[in-house]
Amino acid sequence: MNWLVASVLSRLQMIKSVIERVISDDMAGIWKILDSEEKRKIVDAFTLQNFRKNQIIYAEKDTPENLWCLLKGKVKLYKDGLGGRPQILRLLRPVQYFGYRAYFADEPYVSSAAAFEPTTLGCLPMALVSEMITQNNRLAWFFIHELSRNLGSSDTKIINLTQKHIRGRLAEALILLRDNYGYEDDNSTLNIFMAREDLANLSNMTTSNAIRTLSGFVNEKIITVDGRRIKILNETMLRKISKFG
Amino acid sequence: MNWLVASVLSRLQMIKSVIERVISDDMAGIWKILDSEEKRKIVDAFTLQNFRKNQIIYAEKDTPENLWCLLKGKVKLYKDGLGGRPQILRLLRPVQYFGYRAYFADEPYVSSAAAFEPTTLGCLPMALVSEMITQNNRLAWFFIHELSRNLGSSDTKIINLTQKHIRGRLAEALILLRDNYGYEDDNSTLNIFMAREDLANLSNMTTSNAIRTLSGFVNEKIITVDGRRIKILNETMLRKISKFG
DNA sequence: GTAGAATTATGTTTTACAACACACAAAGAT
DNA sequence: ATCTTTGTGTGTTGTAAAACATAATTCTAC
Repeated sequence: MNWLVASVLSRLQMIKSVIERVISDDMAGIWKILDSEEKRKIVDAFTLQNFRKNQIIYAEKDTPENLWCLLKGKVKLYKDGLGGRPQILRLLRPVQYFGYRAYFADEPYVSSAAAFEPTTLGCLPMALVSEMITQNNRLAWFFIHELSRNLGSSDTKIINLTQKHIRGRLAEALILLRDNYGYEDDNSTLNIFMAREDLANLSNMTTSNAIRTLSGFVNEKIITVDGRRIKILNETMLRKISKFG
Repeated sequence: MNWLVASVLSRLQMIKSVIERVISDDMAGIWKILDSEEKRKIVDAFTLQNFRKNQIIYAEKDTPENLWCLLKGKVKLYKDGLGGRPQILRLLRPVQYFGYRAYFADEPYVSSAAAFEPTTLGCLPMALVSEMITQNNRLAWFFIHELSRNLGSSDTKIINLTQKHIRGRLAEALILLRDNYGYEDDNSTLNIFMAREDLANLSNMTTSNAIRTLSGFVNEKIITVDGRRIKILNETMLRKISKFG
């Protein structure tokens, strides 16, 4: 058996196991109400796709066609502003679904999605998802719930980004990373490594100011920094800064 | 028949006609799939409430319990920021529904709602709405659609408010008012009269700057202003300013 | 009708942040 | 190894918009 066959077989094995995990074990809990006929339909249509670091998954103005399911890696949703200043709107972790909003709104994407690191995605045609929603009320509720939570975050983010000062915005971003990805085993190192530029695009500031403000936090012993590795020493203080300013 | 009886009767008549119009004629089209038994349930639970100018309908951190339906008047959804600087998030016109997001997200309100002018609202317990959603797929789709559109607007607003300069933000606000409420019969006067302060809270700027920038537009013959009456002379230019700046 | 408050208007000062410029280190390519 | 590119760190300058101050005008209440 040559290496190609082996690789294909191992890949098929991987696909099979992943799909089984996603559809059957169903970590987000949205498929469990489907009967086995429906489940077969989904497993048939479900495809796996890998993305390289920084590869674009979809772009603003594209027509939405698929529901994406983040299985491994990290994904950012962002929107390009004037003069090419992108704003990161949302960061995703496994297992989260995305790409469906624009389809439901019946409009082109208003934001773009890109892989943050090597990433594996599941992909399901929205037409099929629509069909399933119409058949299964629990699925409808899943999306109502998700959309509602995202809308709340988005409204809150508006205040954070427009009214807080630089330190408050950066603190807010660090807290978001902490809440979204958590700590490593040492219970203090953020489980995501971002460029200063991404940190800036998350907090609505220039890269220089992200660097400067981060250094400020280091001087105040609120965090330590080792390259892109950020350790949070004083989470309470960080939340205080985020809250008041 | 004395005036009190007459007033009560006329009010009952008004209530009956409004409810009939809302539930049966169903301007937003969300109740039409209900059978008559279901419709009766809704008409029974549906109550009318009047609000004075500036009266608060619900406030941030309240527990959401009702679906509100704006029948007459105007309503603003806003969020108080630091130092009491409110940001207007959304403006509503008849017939639009609101107040449901937080209930669906299973969290307290993150924004407040207040009447902009004397306003009549319909009110329906969310528990009942939930029940109806579970029974009627079209109703589920209605909310999925609404939430999706609102989330898109909210994400877009983030860029507008954070990246555009003052003139661009104010122009954007005027365009929003135009698209939301339209013109009067003269085809140029905005069909909403806002205080400069509200205009400022819509565009993320201080009241002084709203006044100043508005004067600027007047000097440039883009608009005319007569108290709170705003006439748009050059909508094309306004859209251009909104887009690039 | 007058007092008082709220809203609108405009000028002046202050400041937070972007823009720019440059130095240096790390990572990839040749 | 050397060159190039990409990311990081820091000082300097410029400016958009907030903050503050103070009239003038328009609403509201009694």
